[in-house]
Amino acid sequence: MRSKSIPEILEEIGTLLEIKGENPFKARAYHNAAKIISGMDNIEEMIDKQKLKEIKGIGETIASRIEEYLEKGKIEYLEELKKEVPESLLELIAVPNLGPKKIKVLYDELGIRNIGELEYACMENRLINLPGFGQKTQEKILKGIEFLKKHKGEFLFGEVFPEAERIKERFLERVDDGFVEICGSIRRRKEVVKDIDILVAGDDYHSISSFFTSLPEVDSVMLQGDTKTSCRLKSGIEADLRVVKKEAFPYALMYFTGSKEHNVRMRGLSKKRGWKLNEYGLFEGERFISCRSEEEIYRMHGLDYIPPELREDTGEIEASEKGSLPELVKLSDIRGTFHIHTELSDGIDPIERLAEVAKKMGFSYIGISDHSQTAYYARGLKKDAIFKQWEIIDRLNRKNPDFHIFKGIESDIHPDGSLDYDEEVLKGFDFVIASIHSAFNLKKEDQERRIIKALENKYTTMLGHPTGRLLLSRDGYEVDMRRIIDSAYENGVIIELNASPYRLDIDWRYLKYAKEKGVMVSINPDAHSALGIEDVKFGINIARKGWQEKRDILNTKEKEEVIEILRRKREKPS
DNA sequence: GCCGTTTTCGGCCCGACTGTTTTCAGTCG
Repeated sequence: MRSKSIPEILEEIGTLLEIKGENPFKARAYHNAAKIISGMDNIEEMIDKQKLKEIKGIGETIASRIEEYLEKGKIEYLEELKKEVPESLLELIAVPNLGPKKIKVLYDELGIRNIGELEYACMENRLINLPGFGQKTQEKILKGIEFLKKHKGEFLFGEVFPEAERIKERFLERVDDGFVEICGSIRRRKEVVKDIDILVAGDDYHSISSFFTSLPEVDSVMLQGDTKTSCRLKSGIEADLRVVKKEAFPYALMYFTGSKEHNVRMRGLSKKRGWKLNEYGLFEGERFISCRSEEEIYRMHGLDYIPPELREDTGEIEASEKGSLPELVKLSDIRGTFHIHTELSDGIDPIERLAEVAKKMGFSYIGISDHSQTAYYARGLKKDAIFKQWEIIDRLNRKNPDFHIFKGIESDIHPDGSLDYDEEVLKGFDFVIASIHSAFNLKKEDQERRIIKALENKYTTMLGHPTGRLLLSRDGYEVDMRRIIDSAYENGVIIELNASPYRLDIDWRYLKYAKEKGVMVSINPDAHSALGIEDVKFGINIARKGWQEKRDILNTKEKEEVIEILRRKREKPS
């Protein structure tokens, strides 16, 4: 039985090779293969060695390693490697400022094998006399360990974004509009980010840099060079400022937005044309090729403009070359939303208020879905409460014909895959969101069977938070999400993109597959208050990362069409 | 270890910053 995924195992080999001091390109080949495979959704189908080898970046050797792993659950080469380089050293890579070379020295000279031993050695001052080390390095490493322990280096997008925007606003007080931008993973709208990258164009680097370090959000200055300044903010996240000349801004914007993989591809395209692309410009020999925007840079390379959300090297460059990039869904496309809890279960606002706020946001419908009876921790609704809620909704709908409230429920999926009410109740809803809130740790096959059975239930309209993950705190269920998506397609079930910044679930990495399959997606805030409805905007980010277009999303459709779609689903003979 | 419109060997993205050095290695993005 395999315990780790193929990309994980390849990463492991790559990092161990780095620490061992092997040919760095060999190590990179493993890292690269890991990256390629983790971006593929059909690797299980490719296990035939011939097919594996057809994947660019996977050759004879790595293909046979993967085969061996799938067959025997282990790889002899990795086992041998672990004899030379202890597996536990892998965790040291996570310490900031500590890379493979220093890890090797620490292991060879001091026998340090894990973070605990490293911390202890720092406190005993044992690092300062090692070659290439010193007082400052030791302090940095110790600080890095502390930080790692506190944050594990990752932050929710939803927590970081407002602060990043605030800092951008502050810069706009003294820099021209269009010459300050938040870059990096925030601009790419990743669900979890590691730092805030700020790019500013201007001539007076030193005054811009000291403006940055004196911002009230800044806690301490970590490094200050001639073009780059790094600070730790009071919120705990690191913020990096880069200052470039105005003519370099578009190139720097592209460069610092990343992703790294996307940049590598772009540079490759440049190189093919005999150019060089970096953060300072596009060059033919010494000659600077002037572009005034990212659009122009892409155009110079024969590409359509690639929105930042797509820059993950998951096919966007190829699509751009062919002119087949998706027209990504926008917040303004949204007409309404589902999955909203009321005061009857664990929400805080009454239906009237939720409807009022949604209407103010420009929506023309909402779907109410409180927890079902089994969810006692969330005051799940008993039959009588449901009937009472329906009366309220009917009354509001009669009173306000312009705005429609759909009657729904977020039904627990029992461990056996059944839903929470009998048919009599289920058929009275306009929509049913089926979600897992218990028994997270079933065996993979059982969990899959459970979810698929729920999808086969003719009353199930949507699958709620499909992976079940909580960002930075809980992994998703052990399931093959492709099989779940397949089943959703077969049963005409809509997949929820839960827009809560703590979930952002389904993961955008599966959305492209859902799109290919033709599974409709609904961007739902899982709101527990009127304010929570605004979380839809986080879902839009993720939908865009998952290549979703307006037509792929249920709640971009007008009220009448949604009524029709839900009616058809309910009346579909099973 | 992988790849090939420079194609079976030789290169693999590249620049900034820091700390430990006395000209550069390691790390990061």
